[in-house]
Amino acid sequence: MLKGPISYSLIKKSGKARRGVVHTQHGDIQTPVFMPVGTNGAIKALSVEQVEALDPSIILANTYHLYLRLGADFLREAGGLHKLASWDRAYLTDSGGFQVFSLSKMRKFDPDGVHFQSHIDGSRHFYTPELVMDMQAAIGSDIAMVLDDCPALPATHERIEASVKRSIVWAERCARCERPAHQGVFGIVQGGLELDMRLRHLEALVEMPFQGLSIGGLSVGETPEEMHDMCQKFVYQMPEDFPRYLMGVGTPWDLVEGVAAGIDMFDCVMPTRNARMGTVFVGEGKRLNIRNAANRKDMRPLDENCQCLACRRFSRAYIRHLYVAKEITAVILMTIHNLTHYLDLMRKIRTALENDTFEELRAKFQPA
RNA sequence: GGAGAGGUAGCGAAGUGGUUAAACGCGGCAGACUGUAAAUCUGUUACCAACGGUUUCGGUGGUUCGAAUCCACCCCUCUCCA
Repeated sequence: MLKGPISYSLIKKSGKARRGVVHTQHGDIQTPVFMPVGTNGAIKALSVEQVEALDPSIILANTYHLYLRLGADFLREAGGLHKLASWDRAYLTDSGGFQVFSLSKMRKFDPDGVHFQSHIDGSRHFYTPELVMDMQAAIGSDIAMVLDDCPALPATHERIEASVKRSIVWAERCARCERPAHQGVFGIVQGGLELDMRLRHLEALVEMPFQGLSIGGLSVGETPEEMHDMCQKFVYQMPEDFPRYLMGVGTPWDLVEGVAAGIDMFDCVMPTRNARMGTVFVGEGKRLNIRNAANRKDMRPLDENCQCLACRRFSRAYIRHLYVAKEITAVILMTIHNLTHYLDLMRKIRTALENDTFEELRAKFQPA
């Protein structure tokens, strides 16, 4: 591990939970943090002004999607994604390792990388660690992710072991690649639900010059309890001086449990996707399907305690009407609400960590 | 008044003797969604004390072992001609 363009300051520990700051050239990130997902270089349904109003310190973009649609050459010509998308805060780019997993019907591993077919036009591509790092250099993200092999769970020990071995080799190659001066790289720990595999993977990664580490290969088929348990047993063993990122997670409950285990960073499509599918988050880890007939004449806001644009001005009845009528405005309002809900939750978590009230907050999220 | 077409579940629309409680679409009701192939997908939608039963395809009567489907009469709708 190596201090670099991305650094971490620990402010306070509370049990395994950590309150800290990740420093980037596009601003500081107060942690624990939730990072909204903007796969194609935009948070789905929102304009950049609307995203800025939500005030996230960092958002995601996806190397795989930008590679297929724009390519490294154009992104370099355009001056990087910050400029192209007019976003002046931090970006984290996922490497596309997860797409190799989620598009698994079209993939084939090779000692050197992975072959797969584009989900857009079926064209064939060969992903190598070097190509992925070059793409992320062209994007100019603040945090780049290594290429990893993410198996779906449940998986056999052999599959998990293969993924760990392959991911170690690929991580080494990613670490050797040149990258922009402002960019840091995070390694990714695989190992499924096998603690010894995770520790073995971690042992290899801490020898490499990364600025942070992430837990990959979770929320891919196991139960939430299994995931929380893995985090409890594993995360505290990660280096203290670097940010810890739990990839692709999760529900509000998952976030609280992740923080309790010592996670600093999260990302998930859940608030944005669920908004588009008609589900909003309310209260402590509850969901509300706006389509339900019960909302037909409900003049209350989505969440009485929320101060987002949707909750300040509109009723469930109105938003339900817009959603059922397939008005894009409903999706916009619900996306704003859900992201506000997630960002507020993280703010509450950070405050609770500062005030030593985190366990009380956490208790509200235990499943009934 | 004459000629033609048609009346099928909330709506639209298949089906022209048995495997049809009735395709399909919409609408309705509910569910799923975790490093975004997703403003998507799944289930359900006659009635009931419901793994069984009861009544359905404009109405009434008939043919048949058996009808939404064939026959007769009646009611209603639409188009064209007077």
